[in-house]
Amino acid sequence: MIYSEKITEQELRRGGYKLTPQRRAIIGAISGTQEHLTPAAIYKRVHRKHPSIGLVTVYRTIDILAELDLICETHAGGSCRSYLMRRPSGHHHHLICSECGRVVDFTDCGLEKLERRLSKETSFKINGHLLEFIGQCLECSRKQKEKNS
Amino acid sequence: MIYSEKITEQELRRGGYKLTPQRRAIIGAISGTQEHLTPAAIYKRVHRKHPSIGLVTVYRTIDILAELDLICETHAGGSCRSYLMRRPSGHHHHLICSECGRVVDFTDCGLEKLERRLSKETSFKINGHLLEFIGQCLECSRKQKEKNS
DNA sequence: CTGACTGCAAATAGTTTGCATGACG
DNA sequence: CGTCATGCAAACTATTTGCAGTCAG
Repeated sequence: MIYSEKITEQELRRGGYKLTPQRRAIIGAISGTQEHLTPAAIYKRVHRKHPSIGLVTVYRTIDILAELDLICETHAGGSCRSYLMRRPSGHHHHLICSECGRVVDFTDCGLEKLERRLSKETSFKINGHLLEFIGQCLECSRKQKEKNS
Repeated sequence: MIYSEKITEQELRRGGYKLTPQRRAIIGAISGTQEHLTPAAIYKRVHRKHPSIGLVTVYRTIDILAELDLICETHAGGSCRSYLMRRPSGHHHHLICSECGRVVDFTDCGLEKLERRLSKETSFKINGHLLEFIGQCLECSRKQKEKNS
């Protein structure tokens, strides 16, 4: 079991939710990959090992995990309901491979200065930002090159 | 007629599409606000003045405008199918008011350095980024203060 | 004129809800 | 044991598609 999986289960209980085998399985499925997964993709993964778990439970569990901030969404990857296990670090952003969906985190976005400037210029009270980079990971850009040659 | 509206209509024709009254109306509706609009919201606006225009046409027109890059999506504002007229400037980002949906553009995000660093560190070939700031505009943050006092 | 465009209705996809049963704590 | 969670089916929302009539160029 990887770090974030254990933490996630603890947090779930701390949030007042029960730790059922279904929820374990769903957390496991999300933790078990570096990719971002849509509800349907999570269901598919969970379903392989536990055919009795329904899509509805996946949706409900996602809602809870999102509410507790234990998963985070990605937007750049096409679907707007794609989720990742939240990494133990706090503020962070994603670098997403458009081919395989793999996600790499990074924390230091250095946007504070820009944020202050924008706030001053526009009189907006800025609460946060959404930042994602999109590209191809080494493996996928290699594969692409082979295909084109 | 505002600048972007005229340009948009020209580009539509340049793209090989016909300029119908329905498309004009839809372009007008999106141009006529600083907010980002969902398909349903666009439909509602269009429908007030032109009750005969159907939701389907709104969807189809959005698809075309998006294909030609004449509108852009926002993500931070809740729905992932919210659109804005594309401003004449090229590369740009949005600062979105979470209360009223108003959008302000800015162009210089200064992310090139971060992009290069990430690319080096992760071996990703980076193609682009998604950046949005979320906050409250002056007007809305004033309103909020009044309510709380 | 003619192919592209529109509106309608129907199909499809994605997500949520109500309810009886089951199981965590 | 009580309550919260699950699975099913059905409801609902959002989006897409097929088709016959219409219109911009």
